[in-house]
Amino acid sequence: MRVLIVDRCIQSTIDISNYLSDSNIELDFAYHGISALELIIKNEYDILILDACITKLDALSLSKKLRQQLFSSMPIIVLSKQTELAFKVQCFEAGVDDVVAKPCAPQELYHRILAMAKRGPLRGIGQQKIADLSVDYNAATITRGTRKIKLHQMQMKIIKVLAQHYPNTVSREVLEQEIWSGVLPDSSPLRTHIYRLRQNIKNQLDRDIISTVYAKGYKIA
DNA sequence: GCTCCCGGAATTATCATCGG
DNA sequence: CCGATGATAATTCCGGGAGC
Repeated sequence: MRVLIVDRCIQSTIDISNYLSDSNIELDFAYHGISALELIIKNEYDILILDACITKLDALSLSKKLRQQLFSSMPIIVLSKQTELAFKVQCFEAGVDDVVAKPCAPQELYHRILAMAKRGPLRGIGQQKIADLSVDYNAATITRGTRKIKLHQMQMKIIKVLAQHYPNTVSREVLEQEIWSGVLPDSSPLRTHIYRLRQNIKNQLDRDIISTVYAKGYKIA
């Protein structure tokens, strides 16, 4: 198991490293948010541990970036001296899985890492799990069970926007804005692309994953 | 020249609303 | 409640452009 610890306090990282030296956990360290992000993109980690006070890219921004832009499902634990509810809520809204009060005993951290690791297999960057579907943005594929569908560029854009808003409904206007980046085509080819996407998915998965919410938009069912 | 992908447009189907 | 009507969505076909 590979864990990335991001903390600007070198002594903290030394303490954790010493405690975990006998475990089968491979540790990497970063001392600010930007270098953490670079490591995450370059390597694959099973768990990310973030100190709330990291610099350059703060813990909440880094978490949001991982969830919303890189579609990473990697478990994130935040260590923080702030333990009030409002801060915790902010963390969870940013995509953090667990908030641990500092100072935190290395033993407690070790067991939290083990607990997180039990949740499931590693999921890399560019992949998102939605219901029983797995969306791979790098390979432009959707996988359900053993069935994998290759999507066209436009179909992938539609899925991406719907996935970003899952489980909410996305209006046609938002879809068009995000797909064509504000430069909308003269007519509305969105209908055509939605239809083709549905046909593509139906043919491969034997079911439709896009549902229409009349006069509201579309969502992933 | 052929194929694939995309946008445009027409037609058909479905849904929501309103009045009797 | 039910039918008429308008709004919205689904389906289908066609043509253009890019890539091979």
